[in-house]
Amino acid sequence: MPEGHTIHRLARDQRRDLAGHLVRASSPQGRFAVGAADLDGRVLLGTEARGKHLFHHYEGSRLLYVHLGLIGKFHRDRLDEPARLGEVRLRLEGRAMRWDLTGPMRCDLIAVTEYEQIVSDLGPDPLRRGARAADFVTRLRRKRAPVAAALLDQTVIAGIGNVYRSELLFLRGIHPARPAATLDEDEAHQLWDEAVAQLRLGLRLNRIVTISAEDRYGRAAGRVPAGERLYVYQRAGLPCRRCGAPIERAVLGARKVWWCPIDQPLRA
DNA sequence: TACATATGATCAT
DNA sequence: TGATCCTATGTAA
Repeated sequence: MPEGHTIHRLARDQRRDLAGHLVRASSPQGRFAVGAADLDGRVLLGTEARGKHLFHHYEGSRLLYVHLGLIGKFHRDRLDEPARLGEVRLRLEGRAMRWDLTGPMRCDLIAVTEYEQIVSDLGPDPLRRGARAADFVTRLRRKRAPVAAALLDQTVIAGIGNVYRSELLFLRGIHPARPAATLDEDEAHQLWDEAVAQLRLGLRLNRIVTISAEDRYGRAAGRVPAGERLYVYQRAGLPCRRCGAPIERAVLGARKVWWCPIDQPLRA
């Protein structure tokens, strides 16, 4: 479930579990055997999330880079629980917890130059302190592409994925096919503010819940049942939770996008 | 058992 | 735009 909130949550949780101590590293599946052997026995100094990119800084200037991609996943278990079966590319064990990584798009030791390149290619990250809304507004409004495609462009905003792009556009009442350049400054700023609020909530809950307080009938956000957490994502043909109109679906930016035809009119 | 699908991104055409 | 990579899961056959 990797959008930006997931990666920031992983950075935080792994820092708490593993940082400041010697870490045992291995690659049960074998495809990261050399890198894991290099890391094994080193102290984790810190972790860092940048959009969907995760970094671990180890002593000896070792830099671990993980990008989960579509299907990558970290599994967290206690050391006294049995190790999970499956294709574990990287296993990290601290004093009490074990983190198993499966299916990542990238899992590599990288040079600082590559790290700097990755970071400098990213747009502002709404979960990062000091990220500038104005930076996002400028980058977004330069794009001629549909706003739904621009939101998946990590050089425009770092950390948005296919769920949040549909949900954010619904929340701001913006039709996904509108060219990004047609958004006025207020609309773009509000889209940024919505992204900050929603990703912060997702980080806290460790899951995506965009439905507003008034639409969840007093239930706490963390208690919203699965299937009632989102407004439009994967709800094609189902009634809009606000107005009842059937949710529509199309492919934009090579991915499916969902929207409400009434609450997100095409006109500006 | 096979296939489709998935919250991602890159590369070839 | 389509093929490709990584893995797990749910549904169909």
